[in-house]
Amino acid sequence: MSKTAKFNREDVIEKATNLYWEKGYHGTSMRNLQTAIDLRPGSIYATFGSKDNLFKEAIHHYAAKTGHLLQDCLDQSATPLTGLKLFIKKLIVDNLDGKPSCMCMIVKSLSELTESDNKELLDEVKKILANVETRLVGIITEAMDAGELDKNKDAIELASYLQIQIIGLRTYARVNNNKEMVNKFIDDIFIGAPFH
Amino acid sequence: MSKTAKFNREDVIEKATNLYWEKGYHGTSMRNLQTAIDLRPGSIYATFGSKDNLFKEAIHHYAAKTGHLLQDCLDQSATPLTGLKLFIKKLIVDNLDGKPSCMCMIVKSLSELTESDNKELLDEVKKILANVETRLVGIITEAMDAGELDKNKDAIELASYLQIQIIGLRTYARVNNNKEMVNKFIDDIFIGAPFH
DNA sequence: CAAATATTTGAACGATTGTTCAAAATTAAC
DNA sequence: GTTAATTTTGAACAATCGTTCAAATATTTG
Repeated sequence: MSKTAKFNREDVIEKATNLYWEKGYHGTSMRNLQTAIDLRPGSIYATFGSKDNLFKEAIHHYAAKTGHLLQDCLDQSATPLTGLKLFIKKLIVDNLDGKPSCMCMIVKSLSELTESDNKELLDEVKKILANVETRLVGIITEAMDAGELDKNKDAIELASYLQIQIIGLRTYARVNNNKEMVNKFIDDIFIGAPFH
Repeated sequence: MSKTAKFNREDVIEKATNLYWEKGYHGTSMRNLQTAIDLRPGSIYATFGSKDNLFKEAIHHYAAKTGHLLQDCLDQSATPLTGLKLFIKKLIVDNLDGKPSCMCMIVKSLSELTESDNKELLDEVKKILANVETRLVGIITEAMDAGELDKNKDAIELASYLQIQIIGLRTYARVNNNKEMVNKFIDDIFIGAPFH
């Protein structure tokens, strides 16, 4: 009765995500995207509607992928905290080379989007970061219940602390791309002031 | 014999810096700058040459200003480490509201510029960050010589650690703008793992 | 005031931006 | 193989991009 789309939606989003991740929202033009995902404007706009909406799908794809990595690390670890540490090492060390950026795509977006010019996308980014925090609080609470962590600690404060460390490390790695150094600082995170 | 320029060069750079700081390099158009600094394109190009060069002057202006804040904090403090801590508090807490961004302009630039599209500006940004690290190493070494810090510590590692904390905190503050929390984390920095 | 030397102005340039849409091509069902 | 439905194509749109430059304006000096 009709024609079916030739391209794979997931593949397209993955490629778009990688380009946005590398160049950022403003640094990526629709023509950059067209060549990267090998689709003509008509197909892109019929499928995704606008540059903004494609970006929105991209950051959610990125967030979901990172969420799955976290879950995998937790599943294959004996305790919540060891799973968390494994996640951070995989997240940072494995992203030092070969990826669109060693920096977090959500943080890059938080950095370049403004309240005045990109309110909708910025709110989306903040929502994602809030979800990350909620997820971290959950894991930390599990660690407390499992006796892995002092129950008198403030779970929200520890989650904030973890986010600050991950953001700082991944950003600093862009200028000092050193596996050894990164690994050392990750080990230090769980010995640091808020944790002990 | 001739006409002298009506505008003040420093004022113009200050205004351009604030706009670039808020919107980023790609997010700021020359027309945005024209209205912000109230100059016509001819005057801007006669004075600064290009958008890229104006941005270069802006990040150097920002870096110099921040460097002066650091020096002021050191001058009015009894020891290197207390001066450093005062600097970090002023840098972060005083920038939470009313400024173009609570984030570091150099970090924002590091985040949005790419090797492929903005190599020259990116190199300039990296140079500035290298200078910051050198400055921090110097202060840390002074603290060691003054007996304020264990001489067996690695000054470079501590400088990296400080940069990671400052970057992480200022970035996280964009999503959780909380003076109390920020102050608490700054106090923790100097009790943290690498320092003790 | 006149002459010389700047600066200031803003219209305009070609290139690129995000986006649209009619025509061409393709597929599935009968 | 024809029909009906959908996708793919790419030329083209108005808007905006960074930038140029000749004309108008202003200031300083003699």
